[in-house]
Amino acid sequence: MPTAILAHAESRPGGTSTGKGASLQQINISHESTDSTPVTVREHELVFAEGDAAHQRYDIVDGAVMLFRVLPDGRRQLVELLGPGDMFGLTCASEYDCSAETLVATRLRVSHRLDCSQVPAAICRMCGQLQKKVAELHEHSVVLGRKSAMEKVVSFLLRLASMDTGRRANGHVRLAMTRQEMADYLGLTIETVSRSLSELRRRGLIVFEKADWFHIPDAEAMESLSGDR
Amino acid sequence: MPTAILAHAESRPGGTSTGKGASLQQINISHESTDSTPVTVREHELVFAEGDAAHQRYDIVDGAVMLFRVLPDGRRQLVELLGPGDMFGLTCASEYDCSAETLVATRLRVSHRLDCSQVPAAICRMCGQLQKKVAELHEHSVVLGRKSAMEKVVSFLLRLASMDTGRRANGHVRLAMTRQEMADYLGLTIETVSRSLSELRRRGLIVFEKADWFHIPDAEAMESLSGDR
DNA sequence: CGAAAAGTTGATGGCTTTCAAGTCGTGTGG
DNA sequence: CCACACGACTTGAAAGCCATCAACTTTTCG
Repeated sequence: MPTAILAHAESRPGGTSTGKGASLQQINISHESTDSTPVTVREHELVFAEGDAAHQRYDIVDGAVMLFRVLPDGRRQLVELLGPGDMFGLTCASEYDCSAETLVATRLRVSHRLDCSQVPAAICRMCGQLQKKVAELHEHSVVLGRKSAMEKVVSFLLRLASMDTGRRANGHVRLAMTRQEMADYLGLTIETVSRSLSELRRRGLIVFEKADWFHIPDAEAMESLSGDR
Repeated sequence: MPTAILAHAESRPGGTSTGKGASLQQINISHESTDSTPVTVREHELVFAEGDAAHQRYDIVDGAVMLFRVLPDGRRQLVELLGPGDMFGLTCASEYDCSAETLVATRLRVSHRLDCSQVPAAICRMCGQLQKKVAELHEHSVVLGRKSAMEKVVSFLLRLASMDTGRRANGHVRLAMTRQEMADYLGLTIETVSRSLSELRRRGLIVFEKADWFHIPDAEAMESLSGDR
């Protein structure tokens, strides 16, 4: 596993993102760690990168931070804007799902992840649910903000398919939504959704049986249309 | 305070939303309440509406639920799609920030909101942060999915202004982001952001001093351009 | 002062929406 | 059983909004 910075530098070469002076900051912060004296981070420095091991949580004392994700072709979507009193890096996953960069000089309090072992299970479960929601909403922000109509529809169908995977052994997926609902989820019109589905059907990338059941013969091909590869 | 159903029926007359057979379900659920026997809700029924008092949390046993928000002119944005094992209605606010409707027949376990009084403060604070994030991401989904470029920019400036309110007595707000960052937040290009700002400046709706400080002379007028009125 | 970055403005094109007919599918009633 | 009606979906044509491409201006900073 490369360090945060290297991982970032390698994986997003063409990114619209930060670019410039790299981001040595993170390592420093990592080892300074868990007391309550704030760390100061200069303007436009990376705090952590998407994919980094999620060892810390951060508390903004003052300043401002943006969280963002970048698609492989460089399209970037900011998913959160944070200020004093806000926390970030709260994830139940082992890696951060997005990158964090300061907008202005910022003081951060760094702490270890909480472990839920002595917390009532109900609370713990709720936190997990909330963290999952946040991650999914980040993902959805990228879809809404930065993907084309076809990419949106493809991403949606792949998500449905992966949700159903495990439940249904064969790859047949129930599309239990009207076109209007799909459109309202993806920020499109009903006609655009319909046209996208028709084209996918024409190209053999999805196959419908019984109107609201479909399957994906070639997941590779679909993924190449999702904007995520 | 009207009941959930009435509130919904009144407040969103032109909505693209559910429309049809109304949503008596909610009241029933409300009073059946907090045991562990699941309640069954038929397809396309409203569980609760945006603005309803947030007394319950819901656990999906099986089925599927969508959470959505509707702008005053009827534009709708689905903000979450949920399935078995997912929870919803988790908010720290007193009212739900979006409506919940079943996609298919669904069994729900209903429970009261947890109170945080006997939970460690650190955990409680984290839950609060996560709930706030979820609410903000819902709001941002509406912006990304359903608003025009001008509405996006106006909504963003109003949000900045309201964040800074309290900190700065005069209405002067720091715009500590580049055009590229604003564009990447709003799902636009740098040129479109620039054009929108120029038009707002031309129309006297925002006034810049010192390049990254501005103020809003007429908040009413701005709000009427945000899509939220 | 000069160069580079950030921002603005104009012209053009394309993707998605809008408007308008269609077709399909399902449930009802003759 | 079939005709009909209604809603959901599909398809086409045209318009509009925003992205793209291309200068140009302003600001920043060495």
